[in-house]
Amino acid sequence: MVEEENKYNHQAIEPKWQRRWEEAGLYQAKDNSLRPNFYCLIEFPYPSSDGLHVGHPRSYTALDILARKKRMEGYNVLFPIGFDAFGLPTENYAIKVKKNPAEITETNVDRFRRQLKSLGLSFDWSREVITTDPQYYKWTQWIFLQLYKAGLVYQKEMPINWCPSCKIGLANEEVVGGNCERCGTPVTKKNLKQWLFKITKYAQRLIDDLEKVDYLEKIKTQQVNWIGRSEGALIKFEIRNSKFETNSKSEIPNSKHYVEVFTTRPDTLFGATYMVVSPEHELVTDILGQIANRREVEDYVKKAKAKSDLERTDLAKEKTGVELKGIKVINPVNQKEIPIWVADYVLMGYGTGAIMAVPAHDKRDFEFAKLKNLKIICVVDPGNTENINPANTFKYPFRKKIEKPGKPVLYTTGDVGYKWDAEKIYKEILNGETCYEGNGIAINSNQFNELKTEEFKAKITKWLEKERVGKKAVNYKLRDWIFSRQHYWGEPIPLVHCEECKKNNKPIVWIIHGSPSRNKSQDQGYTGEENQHWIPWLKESLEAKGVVVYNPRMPKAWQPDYQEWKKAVEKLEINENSVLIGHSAGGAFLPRWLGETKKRINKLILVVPGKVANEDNKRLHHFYDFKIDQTIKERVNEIIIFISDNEKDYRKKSSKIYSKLLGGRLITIKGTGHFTFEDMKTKEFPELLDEISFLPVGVIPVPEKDLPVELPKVKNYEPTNTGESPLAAIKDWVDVKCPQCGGKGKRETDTMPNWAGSNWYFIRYTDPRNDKEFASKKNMKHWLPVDIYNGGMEHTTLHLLYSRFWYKALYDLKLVPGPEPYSKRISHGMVLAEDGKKMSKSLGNVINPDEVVKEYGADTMRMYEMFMGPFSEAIPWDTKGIVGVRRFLDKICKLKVQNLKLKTTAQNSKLESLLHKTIKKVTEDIENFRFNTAVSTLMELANAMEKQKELPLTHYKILVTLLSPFAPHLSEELWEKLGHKESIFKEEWPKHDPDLAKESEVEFVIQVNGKVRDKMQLPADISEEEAISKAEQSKKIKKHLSGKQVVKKIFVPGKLLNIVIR
RNA sequence: GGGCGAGUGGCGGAAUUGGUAGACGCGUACGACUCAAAAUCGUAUGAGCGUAAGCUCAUGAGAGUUCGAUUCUCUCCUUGCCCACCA
Repeated sequence: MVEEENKYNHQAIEPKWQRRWEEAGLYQAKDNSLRPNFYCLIEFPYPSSDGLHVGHPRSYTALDILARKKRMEGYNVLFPIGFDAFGLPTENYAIKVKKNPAEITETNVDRFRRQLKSLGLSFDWSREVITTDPQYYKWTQWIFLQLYKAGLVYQKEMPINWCPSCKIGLANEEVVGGNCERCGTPVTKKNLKQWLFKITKYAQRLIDDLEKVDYLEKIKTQQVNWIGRSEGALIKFEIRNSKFETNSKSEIPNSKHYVEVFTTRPDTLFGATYMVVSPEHELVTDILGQIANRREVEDYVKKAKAKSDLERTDLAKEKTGVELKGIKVINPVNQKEIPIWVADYVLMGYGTGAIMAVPAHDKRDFEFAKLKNLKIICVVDPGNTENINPANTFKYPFRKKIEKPGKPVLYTTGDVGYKWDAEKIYKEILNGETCYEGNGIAINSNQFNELKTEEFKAKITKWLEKERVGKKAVNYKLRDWIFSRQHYWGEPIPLVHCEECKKNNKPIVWIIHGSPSRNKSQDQGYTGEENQHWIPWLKESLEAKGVVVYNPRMPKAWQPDYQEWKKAVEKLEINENSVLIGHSAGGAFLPRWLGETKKRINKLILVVPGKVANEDNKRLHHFYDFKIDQTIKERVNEIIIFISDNEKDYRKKSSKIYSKLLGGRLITIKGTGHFTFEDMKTKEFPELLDEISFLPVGVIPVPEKDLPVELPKVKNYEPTNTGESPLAAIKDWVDVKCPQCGGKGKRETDTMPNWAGSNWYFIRYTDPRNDKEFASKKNMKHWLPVDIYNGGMEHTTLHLLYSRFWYKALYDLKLVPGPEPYSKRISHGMVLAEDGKKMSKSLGNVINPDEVVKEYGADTMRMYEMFMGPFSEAIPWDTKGIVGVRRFLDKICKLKVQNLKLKTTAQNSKLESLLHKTIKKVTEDIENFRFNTAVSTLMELANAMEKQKELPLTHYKILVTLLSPFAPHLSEELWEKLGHKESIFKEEWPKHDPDLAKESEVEFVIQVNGKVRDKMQLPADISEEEAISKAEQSKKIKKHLSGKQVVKKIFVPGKLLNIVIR
């Protein structure tokens, strides 16, 4: 039995404490506590049928250690857990074994729960959420509807991966090397209507707000790069039909007589020798009748469209393309005619889908120009040969690198044996024989010659704007988020399609402006001449999109009268999808009118709203006593108020009042006064246009009271052979009464991606059982934002970005307390298999955590996973290495049995000092996620204690306390054995004494010319003079100094002395 | 091809406002205990030369800055992750 005492008997101890902790509710967070809060979050797991992976406990233990320490430091800690259970693997498994995914999920979650509990993690299980629970996804659907009503969701035809043999749509991960994962058939594309989220609208804020949060730098850069902001210019190239020698608009259908390109290098405009449009570009179809080689082009486009993205990428080496013969475009800067090509190396998804090709200064254009024998004009002189970096140049067709040890790196071209020679390359660049992508000095650019690249960019952008052929523009790589999934096992999208409502739901915009016309006789709905106001521009832009626009002339513009104005709008068409814009007095009129008439509309946009006329007071300037019916908030999906920053104060004030009373979003435009009577220079108002959007026509949200829209229980989960979701086949479920008109409606059958549930689960944790709201304002305010969030790097660009996006959108709707969900984000490294590869069933290298726990115990497993290496890096598993930490835990037990003769006090300054240094180091290491060194520090302390003949009880207790977050079961057991009635986790975290933690003596190093020649024990605070004199006494040093001249001495206090000799 | 990381003994790793390279652990060797083994404990353990004191070389490669570089700069190599003809 004594033997037993010596060792950590984990099989007896661990389950016992897990039970006791649960019974005591030791880890439950309090929603109303006077202690400071700490919200500590891990990414909730996907309960796969493989069970827990050894990678899970690594990050969970890490945050568990932090959570336990924080509790001991007096924090009220929220450390929740749940399951992200929707998704493809479960669905596919369900199909395979012919079971309901819900059943499978339940089994898997049970297993995960048991496995997680066996690790002794201090989760607050009372707050567990599962995304597949209808009581949870009710709120996922509810949030979707809020964002839908805010105009952030739209529908678009998008290609999906399609297996022509299985006749099903495939997720990206089901496409392996361009082939279907199941049957190996090459995957093609199929166009389907998909729901998309307008994440691009938030692109800038998603970049800017990274300043507000503490994420690992690499996470920030990855997000910034993913969003991919680039500054440049949009430039219009006029189309000319060379056959007819004309540029008249009528030659081109759709009145489109120019092609717009985006470029980050407007300074190379003079070098644009041809243009390329992507095969999907609308120009290609618009202009087909005009071109000479119609059949060839049609053929090419057809082929290019059939290619999957992967193919288009794989074929990158051989560029292809076809010229659009018979038409040309005009380079706006020099009126030169240039040819226009269609080629699939240009993608529709980025920029405008068309580029100006500058072969002298872009590798891809250069390659293409060489292939098709197109003109190359150099417009950037590198300046001098030193600027020529091989990385910035491109020799056609190949560039090989030759490296010999001790020699500079050589570059060769083809088989010629050409050597890297800056002079020669310089000449080639100027002759257009080599492509140069760097910056430099402008040549061949007329009035812009001699300008440096950056200056050129600024100047030409201004010139383009002045000439109305282009403008400064910002472009993002980020694309809108495709939200639809054609699968069963996801949250149903809570929408109903209704044919009847479609008819009554067309997009209508009212523009109501009350200000008087300068010319009183003019019959127009805005002030001033046509070319002096943004309203005509807005009207034209909207009408071009097929929107019905009403811009009535309001009677008595000088003295607006509510009753007369009411009459003026009486007959205008309006519906629930309408956007109403009120400017100035019109902005005051609309809220009152909407209040009285009780109309439902989509959006209300007020542009510097004035004060409304009431019956007693008819002078516009005195209308302070306006009335606003606040109930309109409930009947309008979104309310926006525009104001400019140099508006007069009283207007600013009134705008703010509107914003506050109506709950509207206030947008301030900087710069010129867009809207004032005096300064009507604004002829275009794109910020306003951006805010005008319509709900999809004929698509009705499911009313909140009818949520959740539950997944029907059916026998067959197989995808349909039309590409639709399996739900489409369930007629009883699809057919539903239209919630708006009561007529025949059909449910949306697409489901949400599993990012949906995981986008907001951390909000639900704050109030997981609330059945009135997705979470109460009070609890959200209490806990959010999350103090620390840990997860894998693979989620940086998807989950993390999506959930920041939703949170911001919810913030704009005033539904969450701040603009950012997570204050701090860190990430863990993967646990690899023993062979250094990813663990996978097929490789047979998977480690089962259950077996590790059974053999070595949870505490050992926890300690090992912390000790194996730096937390943020990928580390291979090493079963042999586990015994080291196991021995360490046994040693801790043994210390109690053997050395604890336990004098309660003892004078041992060395141990004392080490103890306090350990407290300091372990505390700091936990805060900074350096768990591996925290563990080794504890080991060092234990090793030192082991050597003591008599170990003071107080010191031993501190060791056990420091150990407790890492090895909670063992520590709790020892704590009880040491006679404590209360849990160790109710103890206070030890604090170090800075004086004791300091070293009094150090091993002082004496160097000669930077090489260590002697070491001596000296006081830590030794002065330079003393150190020098000590050094001079050293025989070893004397030996090295003899016969040499001392040049100087470098003294680093408490560390070393370096004597430099010659 | 682009972006972001990482490269240190036989192995996992430690050490960075530039200051003793290899903490801690694994493994290995020898020893103690044992009839024996396991477990445990002790000693040693980067490489080379040397009986030794000691010296030299070593942090992916090469250069540079510095009294001093694993740490900073440049060029390159290898490797991991994410993305990919991003204009």
